[in-house]
Amino acid sequence: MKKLSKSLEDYIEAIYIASEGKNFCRVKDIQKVLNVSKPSIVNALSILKEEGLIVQEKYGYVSLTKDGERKAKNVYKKHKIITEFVEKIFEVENVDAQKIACEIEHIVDKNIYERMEKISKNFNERTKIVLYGEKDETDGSKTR
Amino acid sequence: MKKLSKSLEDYIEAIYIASEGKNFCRVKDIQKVLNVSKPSIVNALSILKEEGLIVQEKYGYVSLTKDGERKAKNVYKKHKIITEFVEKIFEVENVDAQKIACEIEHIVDKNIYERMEKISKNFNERTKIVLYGEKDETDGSKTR
DNA sequence: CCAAAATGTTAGTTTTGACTAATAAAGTTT
DNA sequence: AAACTTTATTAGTCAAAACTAACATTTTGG
Repeated sequence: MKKLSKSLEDYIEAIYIASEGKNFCRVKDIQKVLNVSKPSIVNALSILKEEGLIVQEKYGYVSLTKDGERKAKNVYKKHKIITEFVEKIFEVENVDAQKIACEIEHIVDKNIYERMEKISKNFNERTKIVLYGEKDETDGSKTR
Repeated sequence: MKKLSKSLEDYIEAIYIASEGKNFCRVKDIQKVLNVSKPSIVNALSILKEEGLIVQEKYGYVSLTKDGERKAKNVYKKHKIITEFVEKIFEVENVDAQKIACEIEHIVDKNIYERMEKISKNFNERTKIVLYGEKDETDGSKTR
């Protein structure tokens, strides 16, 4: 139940993504998702094994344990929520929002990303107008 | 003109804060702002000296050069903008917003924090209502 | 003015997370 | 099944950023 480091969170998230559809993946699949060398991955895997978050036989497939999957889903969910929030609120490309989400996902707590989720859900054209203070016919008030 | 690491950005920002009012500060003042050991600070200072961002004589005062002050102000400005944004948008205490800002300030680019600034400027009660999708009398539309 | 307190520096470690080069195992092809 | 290709691992390095303990300098108070 120990808290993972940022980098290990990235790895477990990558394993989850690389396993999409199946319930296992290979080191090289992880490599495609993250952009790091294989030895770096092997090293991270050894820690995740110790923590009981993945299983892997030597030269074999990597798969998440129950615990590992729970953590991975958690991180991944945050990632998606943050990406959507950043995309909508700041009007940036998905690729850029992804990059920002990758970093922020290790920082914000539950309260914050649940609020991001709510905001994203309610987001529409008018939100944008209100946010950036452009003229809004439905309202008489001014920001002064 | 080299890009500083996150940690060095924190140090230079701390120097700026610790020098408030004066144009110099001491190692122990920096220590009050950041929460790190003196040797860590000394080490960071040695790098900032190499980069020409501060000057300090042995056992003497630390002060920012023109370049250093420019960078420091930049980081500090980002910090303030992000803090305000987080406080308002997510309705969190200033202390918590500060913590988040400390981390995000090293991540987001100019485009993003300028947008944060705009949003903060325009922020009012109605923004909050629109953001979180509560009932808004002035509007007939629904988020579906 | 000199001893104690406050402040700053040096030296040496530690941890984390990355890398390259070399090696080993597994899989594929003919 | 031997040779070749792909994939994974090991071993050894490196850099950033922190720490503690020991030492050096400056400041201050009796």
